Amino acid sequence: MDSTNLKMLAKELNLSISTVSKALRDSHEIGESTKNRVIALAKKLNYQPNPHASSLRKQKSKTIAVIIPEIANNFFSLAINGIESIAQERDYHVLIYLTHEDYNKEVNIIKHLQGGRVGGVIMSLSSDTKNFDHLHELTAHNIPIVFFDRICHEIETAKVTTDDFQGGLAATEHLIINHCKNIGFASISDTLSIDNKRMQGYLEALNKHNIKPNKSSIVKCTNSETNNYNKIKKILSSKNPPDAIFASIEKLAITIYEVCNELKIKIPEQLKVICFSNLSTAHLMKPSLSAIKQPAFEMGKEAASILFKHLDKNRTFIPNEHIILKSTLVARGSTIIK
Amino acid sequence: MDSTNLKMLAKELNLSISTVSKALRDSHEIGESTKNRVIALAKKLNYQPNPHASSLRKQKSKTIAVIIPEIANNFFSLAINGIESIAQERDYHVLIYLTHEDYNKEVNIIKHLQGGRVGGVIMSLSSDTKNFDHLHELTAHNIPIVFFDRICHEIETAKVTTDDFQGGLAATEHLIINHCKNIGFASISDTLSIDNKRMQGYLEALNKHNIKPNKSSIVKCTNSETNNYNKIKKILSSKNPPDAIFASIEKLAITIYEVCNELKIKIPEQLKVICFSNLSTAHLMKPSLSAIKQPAFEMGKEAASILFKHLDKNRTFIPNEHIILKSTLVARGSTIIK
DNA sequence: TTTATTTACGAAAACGTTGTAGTATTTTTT
DNA sequence: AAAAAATACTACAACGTTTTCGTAAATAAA
Repeated sequence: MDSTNLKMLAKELNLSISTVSKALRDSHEIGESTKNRVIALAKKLNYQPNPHASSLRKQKSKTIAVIIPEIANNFFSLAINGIESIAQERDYHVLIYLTHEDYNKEVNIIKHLQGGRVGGVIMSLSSDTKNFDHLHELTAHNIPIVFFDRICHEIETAKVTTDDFQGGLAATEHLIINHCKNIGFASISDTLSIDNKRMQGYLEALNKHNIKPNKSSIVKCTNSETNNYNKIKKILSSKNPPDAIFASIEKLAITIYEVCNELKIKIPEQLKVICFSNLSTAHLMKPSLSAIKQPAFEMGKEAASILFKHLDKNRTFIPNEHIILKSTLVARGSTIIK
Repeated sequence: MDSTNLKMLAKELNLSISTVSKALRDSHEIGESTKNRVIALAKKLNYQPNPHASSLRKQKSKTIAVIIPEIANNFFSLAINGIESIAQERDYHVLIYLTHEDYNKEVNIIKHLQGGRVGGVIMSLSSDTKNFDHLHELTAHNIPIVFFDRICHEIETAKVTTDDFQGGLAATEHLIINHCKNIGFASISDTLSIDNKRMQGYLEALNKHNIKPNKSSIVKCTNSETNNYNKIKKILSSKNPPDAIFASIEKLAITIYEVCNELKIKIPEQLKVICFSNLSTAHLMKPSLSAIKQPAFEMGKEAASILFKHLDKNRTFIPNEHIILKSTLVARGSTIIK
């Protein structure tokens, strides 16, 4: 069974294709009675317009791409949830692409999208993206990008983040208040602005409380889990280990927990841990994980709303705008000795 | 800047559109030197074929839809990961739709897809889907569906699951071996076959060990978290509470943990807990969570491979086939008293 | 040499939709 | 009553591909 199209409806109703098309789109050019006839038959035959024909003709597609580093991660899956909720409301479709933190994959995906498959893109940068030519090229093709969380400052467009500096500052001050003297920072990337901002917050907190930052307490992590594990293990088994670590992302906190399990380091007694996280089981961990919780769902919704607003108005250029949502510090067992 | 198309390439090269098209698709009808000229210019001008035009003309779209109940859930996000990995390899695009366990949303999504936006669908049923007309209709429109995990037996097609019966049996036997006498089961749906299979495994284990099943130890949960919380709280605070619960899905185990925290019930001493789960932090919970771990990533890969294989061959009908992957029991602190 | 066959291209018709530019009617205005 | 305007439709050309069919020229077979 081939799906019904305008031609079939038109023939059945003894009308022209254009009349049927217009009737279905509720054009004022078509009389009430005809409209009703058309709509009735369309419903009866379960007519669904061919999206490819429509996209081709209108030169836009009610489809967006979401490009993220990974999906098995609560922050990103919640963000997608937010994006999808708005998309479903506004009748947009959502394509998913994963970069797995790989710059080359990111470039490839973006290149593919230049053909016009989507009207716009919502993305979070891969951690090893240092060059932004591919993004410039995409916007030059009139495909707007809205960034969330891992944003790119180089591109003039809308960006949605949380107050990462404040978050880093709050997390670190929380550790200071809880009597930590040698606070470490675990980063994931040199280039990612969220990571930088969080570190700046961390440094500012130390500075504010007259603590001299200790270069050797900053762990530069990568995408390699085993690598990270070893780096963290090394620093935690050094002569002068930190008494707290603020991790830029959840995954690193998990690794810290694992290393502590191996080294029999007690959290929070010997080491306090806090990180940016949206883990739904944070409160059930041993010990429960103190975290800066980002409004991931809302960030997704916000990014999607901005993009759809522009797409609906056929604006392919989105002016600079930085939406900063508030994250909240949830203090739990990993930083507080009961 | 409008993106380059065949017409522009043709004009620039003094060739016809068809020649350019054929050259780019490496047709034998075109001479080597012309091919090279075309390919060179295409690369130079960063030509990307318009996917809508191509899909319209070819009547197929190298795009699939993935329909799942939710995404903020390790099982599903890992499955998507698997699907996406194969899709990226084979140059397919992946649309995501979330039903949020809502039958009406599921129907709506499926109806939308009848227009031919996608070549095929990979899906996991919503927990309250009892009627399958919408799915029959979609396949009648020549859009194949491959099911994974929450499959629909009514539709003749390929299905990918784990050995849910075996899993339920193994989980329950594990509890029996660990001296549980009154084992409860927490289900999510009457209709979902995975839930039924898991419960059958549970009942079979009881039967095998001559334990009389206790109707009141079976908690029928729903999509309402507070509802589930109250039901579980009620059963755990009854006169004769179960000494173990096997939860059909991860989310219910989380709720059980939370109820136990409130009621000060000690896991595993007073209550042992095991569930189907892919939680990445299961080993870091308090207590660490015993689980039947499904190969979610592989399930996604498998489902995608089957679908793409058929789409590539223009086969819109997929014969019945049931791929059953093995899940593994990981015994941890929630069922074992150290 | 004549006739087949191959090679290398081009013209044109789809795919299903949308939007512009008509054209008969009917209705309103003057 | 004539002119203007509104109503309700249709024809047709796009949108950018792909593919079938056609056709010259070059090569091979007879």
